Amino acid sequence: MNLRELSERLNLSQTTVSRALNGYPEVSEQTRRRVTAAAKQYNYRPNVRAQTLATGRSMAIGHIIPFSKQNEMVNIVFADFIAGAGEVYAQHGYNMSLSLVRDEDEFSAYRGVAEKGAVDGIIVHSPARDDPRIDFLSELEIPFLVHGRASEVKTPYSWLDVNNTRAIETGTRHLLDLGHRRIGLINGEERMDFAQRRREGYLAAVRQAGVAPDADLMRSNEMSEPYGYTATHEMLDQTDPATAFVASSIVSALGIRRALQERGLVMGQDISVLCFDDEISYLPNGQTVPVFTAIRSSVRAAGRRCAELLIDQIARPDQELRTELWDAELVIGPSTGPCPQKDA
Amino acid sequence: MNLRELSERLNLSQTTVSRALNGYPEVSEQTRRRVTAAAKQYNYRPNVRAQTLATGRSMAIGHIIPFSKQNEMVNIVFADFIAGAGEVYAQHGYNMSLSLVRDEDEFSAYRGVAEKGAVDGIIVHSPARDDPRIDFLSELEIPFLVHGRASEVKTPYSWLDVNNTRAIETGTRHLLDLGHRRIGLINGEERMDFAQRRREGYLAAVRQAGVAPDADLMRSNEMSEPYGYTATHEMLDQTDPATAFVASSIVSALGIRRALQERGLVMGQDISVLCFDDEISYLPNGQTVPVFTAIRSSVRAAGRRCAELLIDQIARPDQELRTELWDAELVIGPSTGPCPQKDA
DNA sequence: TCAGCCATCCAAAGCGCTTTGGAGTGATTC
DNA sequence: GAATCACTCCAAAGCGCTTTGGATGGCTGA
Repeated sequence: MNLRELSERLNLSQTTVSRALNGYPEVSEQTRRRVTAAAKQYNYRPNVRAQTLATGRSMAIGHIIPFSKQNEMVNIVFADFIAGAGEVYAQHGYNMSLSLVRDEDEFSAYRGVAEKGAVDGIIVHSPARDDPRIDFLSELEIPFLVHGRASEVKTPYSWLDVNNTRAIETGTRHLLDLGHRRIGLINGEERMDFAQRRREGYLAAVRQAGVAPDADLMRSNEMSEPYGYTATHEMLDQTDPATAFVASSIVSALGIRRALQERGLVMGQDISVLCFDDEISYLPNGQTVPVFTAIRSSVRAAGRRCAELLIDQIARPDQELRTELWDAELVIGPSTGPCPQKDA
Repeated sequence: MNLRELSERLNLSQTTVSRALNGYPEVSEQTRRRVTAAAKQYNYRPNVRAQTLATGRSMAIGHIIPFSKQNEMVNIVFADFIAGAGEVYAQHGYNMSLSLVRDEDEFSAYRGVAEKGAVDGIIVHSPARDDPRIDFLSELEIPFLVHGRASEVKTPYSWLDVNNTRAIETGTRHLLDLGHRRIGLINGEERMDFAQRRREGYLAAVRQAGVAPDADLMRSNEMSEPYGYTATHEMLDQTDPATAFVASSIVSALGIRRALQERGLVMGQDISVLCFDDEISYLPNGQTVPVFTAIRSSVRAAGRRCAELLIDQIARPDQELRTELWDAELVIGPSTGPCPQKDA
């Protein structure tokens, strides 16, 4: 059943039927009722493809995810972001279009998806410090919003980010205040902007406390559980071992915990652990009481907000670009405590 | 730049240009080269919306995810499935269209998405035992494939599933062989088919060993970390406590580990833990050596295969329905060991 | 030389919807 | 009684592509 058939059965024009169904005022209440009733009866659904062609809007938001063997972007954190964004899309009648593309194809994918109307807007994930995608999308003149920032990109663009520098600075200072001087940083991949910023926050806090940064105490990698595990062992095997850790993700913090357990060390007593907590739904940081001392900011909420901002940008393209900087919150849990005295 | 403009510049008809670009034989090599060169020069991209309307194919696969407060489907395991499926979609030029819909809207969402051509096929996630979506989609006559099965649905349909019953039966038997008699089951939500089957596998093994099932040793819930944690404490606080656990997910197994650690119990000595391992990329079960004894089957590989099967089904709709049953593999790790003697 | 035949190319008809620019009808106003 | 107006409705023109059913012209073979 398509519009033509429906209008024929109703002895009305396609115009009127279309208007009746789309809530235009140029149609009497009576006919509107007749039309909606018939649409329901014959189970009429407008063809989405035709609709998008006619309106010029596709009612879809694109997420383009690069994938390769080394670098996995469809991860736990991403899933929660997607869930948040998806909720908002649903409320506004949008769909989410995910395309995984090989690294080398990413640009042509943006072209393909963006330039000719498969989507109305794009969300850019995990920007690098000097991410070329941003300039590229700007030139395509499609609405887009970056989750995170790219510090070295000069073109203005819309973004939503957590104040990563301040977050990790606060967390690190908390450990310094507890007397720790050998603090291991188990960071994400530092080609990502957020990881760079976190590193800066760590360094700022450490330096401010008069501690010389030690390259042996800083790791950068994909934030998996085994990574946290291995890094912990390594940093505890050093001649001047770490007494505390700052982890960029709760996932690697789980690895830290495993390593400590293996060594018979008690978290919060022998070794302190602090992590960034994205409030992942399946891996909450405890229920009522936190398990890890953490700096937390919900990535799901970020997903929701990004979706809102982008949808607004699509609706009102003449407005200014949207930017939002969120502060993360420090939550004290039992995983951190005073630095044990060396000669005790 | 659209097709008309491009053809005008070339002094060719739209037909010829279209055919040249789409590789049809009715066009000379010379003009084809001219056309492709011009397309590149003017940066021409066909409008996807128009293309899909004209061809009737949307080159997209739909994933409809119900969401509600209680029941979270965009989870870690799902993310890995998506990643696998997405890879295959990319190879075949398909896109993935995710829609999160409120539980109560799910059917109308299927209608909306499926009936009028927004997608060429659908993947159904986490089917319940008697899942109404399957009959519903069958009537819509759109290609679809179920990841998992719905035991009580009689209509034939395509699916790919892991042999959950056998997997958990094998795992439970392994624990029984080690002398365990009080085995706690930390299962997923049993309205899901896979969880039901796993329960059956557990019960079969236990009964076969002459052990009476105990309702106090069986839990069913969303497979989060705190759930595993809480369930473990509860089952260890019973008068006749568990000596071993079977967990439906590595995520809840992490919660078990945390609870055991808190109690000063050593995994694999005092208490044995076995879990189902979906081989989630960020939460691998160890690196070279497994951490948990596990029954494992890659959900990412399942995603890839589901995508392949569905794409094939779309391409050759006259073929039989596709079904595939995978066996999971038992991997022995240090988390299981002989049941400690009661009176030792 | 001419019919027949490829090899190329084209005009035009969709695909199913939205939207522009009226047209018709009674009711209202002066 | 003519002019105006509000209210309904409609025909037809897109949106940008694919695809059907020719048209054209050069070339072959008898």
